[in-house]
Amino acid sequence: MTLVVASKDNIPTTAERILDAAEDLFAQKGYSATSLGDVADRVGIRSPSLYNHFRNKEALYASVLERLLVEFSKPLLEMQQSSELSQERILQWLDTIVRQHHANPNLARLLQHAALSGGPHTNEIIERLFSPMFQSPDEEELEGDYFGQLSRQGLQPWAVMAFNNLVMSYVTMAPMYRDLLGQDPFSEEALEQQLALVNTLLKAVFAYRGD
Amino acid sequence: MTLVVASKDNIPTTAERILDAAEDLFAQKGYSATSLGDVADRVGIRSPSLYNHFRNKEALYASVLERLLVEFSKPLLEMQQSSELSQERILQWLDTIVRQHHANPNLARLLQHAALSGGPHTNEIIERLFSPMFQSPDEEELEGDYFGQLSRQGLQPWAVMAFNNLVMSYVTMAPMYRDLLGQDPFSEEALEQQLALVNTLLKAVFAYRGD
DNA sequence: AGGGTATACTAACGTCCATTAGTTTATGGT
DNA sequence: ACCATAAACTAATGGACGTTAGTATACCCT
Repeated sequence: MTLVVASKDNIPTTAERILDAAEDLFAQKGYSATSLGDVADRVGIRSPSLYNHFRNKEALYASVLERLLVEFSKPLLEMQQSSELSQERILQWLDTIVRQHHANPNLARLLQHAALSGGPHTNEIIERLFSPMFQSPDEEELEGDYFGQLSRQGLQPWAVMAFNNLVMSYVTMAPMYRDLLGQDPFSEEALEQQLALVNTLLKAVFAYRGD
Repeated sequence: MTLVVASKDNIPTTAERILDAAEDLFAQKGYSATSLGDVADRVGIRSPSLYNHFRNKEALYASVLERLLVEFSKPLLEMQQSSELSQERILQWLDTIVRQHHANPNLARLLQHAALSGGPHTNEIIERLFSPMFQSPDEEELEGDYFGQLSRQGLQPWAVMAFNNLVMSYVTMAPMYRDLLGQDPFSEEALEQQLALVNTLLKAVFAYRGD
């Protein structure tokens, strides 16, 4: 796996510009529908020049993935080690991932492509993104009553998945939102409404008792 | 658009077998990553023979889409005309689409591909699947208090989208469920749990008042 | 100044793909 | 029996794609 170090001045290296272009294209069209010619065109070079920076198409894809996984894992890991699990923490976690995916929709899109079509790195993405969520920081049990009625039904992991999917499908389904709500899904107002929605939803689940 | 009539005896025509194969492949890999050779292989014929049944690749795709949209619109339209809008009706609607997408995950997968990558028929899918949900049957207003606190925040359409995404992302993210929950997402038990989850979630939203 | 490294380029390859043309084969109606 | 139609096949074409080889140019270190 090629490791691309971030250039500390604000002028990006060619490798970074390739990663940027490839990330957008892989996220939009998926692995096989993205051609190296497309990537090269965006960067402004010829496709064989890509091989000066990445061994081949698959290595480029792996690098794109690696950069995204690092970017997305960082704040969640920090949050996980900072304090005890609680309903406030879960609300905060939800707020964080909504903002993260809003700021960069590409990881959600890439993961969605991988989940739909398979591909060699699918399991790795799933493991690195989601298994941290299914174990508490210091080996404690996570079978508390955090999700109210849902926990009592044994649906706590299902609820975690559901809220994740809610957040990710917002960005993977963005064109639908644009069409049906008549609003840019990546505007600031839309972010606020999405935050209000998931927040209210989660609080409703916390508050709900009995059938 | 080629119209393929269902053969009433239980032996499917070649055109139907092509549609079946193409539906699976388009749903899994998306439009451009699916090759006519793949489709033909599944049917057990050579790819040029496909042209005896469909004008070209795009027409085949359009036919696949048409069949799915008809199949999925039918029960929802019936339900929409049968009775007044109410919270029970919404619960029933949710139950229906969960079962529908569980029985045939391909529409959700195709729509997800379309939403991610664009493509000529994306808007049509969105319109035909979702705009019926944003208007009541007989020109009534849909601004009632069906979603409790969420309606009061002006998030009613957002809530409709959210529950839809919840259902569809369950099937588009099925491999994730398999990995993290260690369970076949298309088994009967999984269906029951998914039904229980969305049901509880919706009831929680109905019941939730105030912040 | 000179030589090495990094990085761009053009040319070319083999493969796969959608599509067309032309041919064969079986079936069903007159 | 005959012929038309449907539906399969093989062969071929033109384009796109990933990848390799070989070459040119600019920068850095001594």
